[in-house]
Amino acid sequence: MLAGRNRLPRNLSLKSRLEISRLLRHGQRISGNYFTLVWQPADRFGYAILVSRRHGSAVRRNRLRRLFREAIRLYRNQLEKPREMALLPKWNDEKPDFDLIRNDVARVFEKLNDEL
RNA sequence: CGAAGCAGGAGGAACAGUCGCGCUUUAAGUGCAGAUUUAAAGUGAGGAAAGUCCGAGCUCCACAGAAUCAGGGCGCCCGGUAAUUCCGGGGCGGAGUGAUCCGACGGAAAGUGCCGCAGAAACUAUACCGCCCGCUAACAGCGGGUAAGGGUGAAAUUGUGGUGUAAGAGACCACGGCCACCGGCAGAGAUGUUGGUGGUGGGUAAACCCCGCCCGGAGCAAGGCCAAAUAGGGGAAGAGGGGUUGAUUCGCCCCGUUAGAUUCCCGGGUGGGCUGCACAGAGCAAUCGCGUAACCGGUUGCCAAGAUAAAUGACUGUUGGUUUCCUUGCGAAGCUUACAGAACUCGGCUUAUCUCCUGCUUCGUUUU
RNA sequence: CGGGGUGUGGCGCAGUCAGGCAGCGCGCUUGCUUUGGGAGCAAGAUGUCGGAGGUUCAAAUCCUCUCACCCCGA
Repeated sequence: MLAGRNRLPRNLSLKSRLEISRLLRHGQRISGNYFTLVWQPADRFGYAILVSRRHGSAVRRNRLRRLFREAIRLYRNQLEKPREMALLPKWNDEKPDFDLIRNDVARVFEKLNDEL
């Protein structure tokens, strides 16, 4: 891995309520084992991870968000075209495991490349 | 050796490396600029960051404006502290064989209320069984006396002994208990102890209340500045309205009276940035001194997260820790853990919780 | 982050201030009535009062801690 290849700065995350609600309304969906991906074509890569109080305590929510963000960081370069995407982790009581999440994200990204 | 009590302490795996994120500083690039990109260095969650239960700082409400009422809090003593309902020490009461622990710990003799059921009777009156006396037609009934015993109840009229009597009773006596007042001694005080006089009236104040002391309200989404947007939008009411404390009064302040304050209804816009705010402080660490201690004082060193759809993450190796398995050994496999994530900042309290360590004390058993 | 509120049968609520057998409406079950259903009538079942401690003789009620849910804010 060359330095600088797998960066994921903060300003790539989607922050506006307007952007996110538009993405959720019009985007297409792909399901993984641990999350649902909503995506649409865009000029520039952008991501959002949506966790709510349904996902557990503050520690658990932080942990989920960080693990998903790390997975996106590692596999972002496999995408062939820029996409805007939102990840909706599924609710369960299990302890989040990074390997499972990482593999899941990799598989879903491959599916995303097959579309169009 | 076993059981138990108390007082603390350590860690939140360590080291090395790779990738990544936030912030600060510096340098370089781009740009008129706001900014933005890259690199380097520094730095980056807790003992509870939590609950938001207390106490403060800070900000606004005119400078906590004044009075009365309402409301709230606290309640043995002394000390500590910026302050507290917190902390330390002591007193008293209770639990425990004990070390030790627990206590919203002023007043029920100022007044009011309540005390269901049961019971004769629940606080000022009374008697179911019983006991005693009298009368009668006598294993019973009626009248009277009594409250020692039984019974009811969470609670029953101050305890023990005696005198007394038909039987009994603070009816009386002695010694106690408790309360009030006046002293003596010890103590800084709570209090302890002791003497006198008078009294003897159940419980409940986390029921109202009384006594003493204290408390102005709201909160960093406080508050200040800038930018952007609509629009000096439409309709109705309208001469007073609003703020200042929960209420009233006084005082004060602000806006307004046809160029329309304010209220209601309808419709619409922005929901961005900077500051507050990342802190030289009731600061942290080490050490010395005073004090039983909380704490206080001196010296030296340090400057220690600052996000905002919200940074603090992932992986590899070694070591350590730990669990399981068996072929018991420099074995293998797994795990790296509980509770839990800063959001203006402190001091406490409370609640949740993993692993390990140290010291002191008590009780029991055995041996000497 | 800050402020405030609510938890009581299956559902919606009263009772909490002022402590003393835990109630009301709808629903549910059974029976009667009807050719059958509905309506009606009669009878009945249903509660850790969100949880844990404390005060009290006695707690849904008073006090403390705790859990869940809801509302408000520039």
